[in-house]
Amino acid sequence: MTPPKLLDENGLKEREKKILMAAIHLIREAGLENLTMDKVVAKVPFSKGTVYKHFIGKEDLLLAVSNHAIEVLSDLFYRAYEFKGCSRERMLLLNFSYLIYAILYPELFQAVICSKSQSVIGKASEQRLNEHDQLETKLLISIHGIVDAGLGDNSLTLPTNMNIQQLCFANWSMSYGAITLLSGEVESCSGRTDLIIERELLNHSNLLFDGMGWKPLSTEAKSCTKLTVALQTVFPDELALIEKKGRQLNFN
Amino acid sequence: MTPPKLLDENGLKEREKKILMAAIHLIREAGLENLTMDKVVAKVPFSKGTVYKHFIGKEDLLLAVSNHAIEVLSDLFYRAYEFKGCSRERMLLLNFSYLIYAILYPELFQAVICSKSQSVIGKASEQRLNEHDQLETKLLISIHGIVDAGLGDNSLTLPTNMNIQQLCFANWSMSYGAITLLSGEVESCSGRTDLIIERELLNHSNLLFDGMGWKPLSTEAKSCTKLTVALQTVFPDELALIEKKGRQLNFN
DNA sequence: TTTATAAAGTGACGAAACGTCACTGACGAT
DNA sequence: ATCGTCAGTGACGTTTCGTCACTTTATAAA
Repeated sequence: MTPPKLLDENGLKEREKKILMAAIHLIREAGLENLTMDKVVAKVPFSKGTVYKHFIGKEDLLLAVSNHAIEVLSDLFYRAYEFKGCSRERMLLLNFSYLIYAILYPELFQAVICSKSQSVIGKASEQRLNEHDQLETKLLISIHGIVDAGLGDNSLTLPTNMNIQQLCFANWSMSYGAITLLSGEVESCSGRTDLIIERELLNHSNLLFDGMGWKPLSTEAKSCTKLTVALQTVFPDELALIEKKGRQLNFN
Repeated sequence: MTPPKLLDENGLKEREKKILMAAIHLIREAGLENLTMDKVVAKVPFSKGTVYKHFIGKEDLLLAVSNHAIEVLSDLFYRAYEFKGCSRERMLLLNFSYLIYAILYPELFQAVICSKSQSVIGKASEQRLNEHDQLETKLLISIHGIVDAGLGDNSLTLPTNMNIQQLCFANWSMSYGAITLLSGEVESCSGRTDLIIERELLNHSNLLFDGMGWKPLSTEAKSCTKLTVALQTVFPDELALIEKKGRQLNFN
């Protein structure tokens, strides 16, 4: 008569992860556009009903992938944050960690972008949406920390009419725009001939930081060579993986 | 034995437009995520087969909507280009014409963003893709023209390691990032509390232009009040429409 | 050990949407 | 009048989604 408690909290998490990974593999192999629940179910030792116990629908699953992606990015951001260097250098490094992520995990990057659309948000579970918000906040912590450092040592002063949050967002949206438009995921962006993403990201970052008056200004410092060193120091494995992919970061 | 020529070239174009408009209405009413070919067919006095004669699939139709959207934006850009004012003012105005467009035609803005994904590009017709490229090039002409003007009167100098194309792209991707992340279409972007799109677009533009050294620098000029005047001059009808929507551009 | 009970798991099924294709009918040439 | 061609049609096969009636499993009570 006593209701039996059969569910293992830990096992549940593990199973959810399994489904999640299956989905990510499918996206990597065949593209987000070819992801179907039937394929996910086929790739996993559980039935459709069980999969739907974890994810209320395809969109919910996609948002879960997106959340996982943000966690991965979050780690990269934190490592950029920890770099020993001046604040402007560190922010530049953070922007490039975003690029590394977009190159290394295109399927995750794509999932995050897609999951921002109303068609996904509208069908995801409340819980997953909350998780998403929390993760995005976590993401901002590293950015915020670097800006704080800049303000602290007076290499950066808040521009008129802007607070810290706005400054952080300016950097974020700038990187987002450049990487979204130039990373391979978005095909056919005309006027994009001869534009190399790493070079433009460097340019845009420098323009923005100079506009903020973030010292040392790009006229004073060889930000390019410094960046190369910082990247090799903080993200050696990731750079190696990128080269393995036949790609190479190239500013000149 | 002689093959009869029954198709009226003009009528074809007209019919295609009709289908296109039906699709746009459906998107406006029910969102892009609820657009189906069956609904389009039902809203139009032609059969499914005929609709599929014009658009080889749902994605092709979506790209057609996107192309139409770019034409609309193209017109706004050109009007900003024509404004009598200093080059920096005009570029700021152009960025805001982009915002006006995003506010006034959210369904078109959404369609353009979505149509950039591989899932759409991959299934659209070759012809439609070419058209897309051409339209995007057309879009860039106004931007290019304003930059040229700035270079011409020495209010702007090319930053080291950047050419005109790169400069144009910097402006474009900056606006794209800010508007995409802050316009209502992308829900739930955490760290977005208290961020008002028109204020941030102004901030980002000023930071970027200052970073380029585009005179007059924002410390010298009251760009805010000047922008308000320019907007009222060039886009009075659009601003009225925005107010009709219960929205109001507000920088403070 | 057996039985009762509720949670967990299953996969067949109906609904919805996509895109195709065999057919119809209209029009011009002969 | 007849034939050939092509635009137009919509029923149909296919895919995918998400549900739900049913089976299995695990534990507590008898």
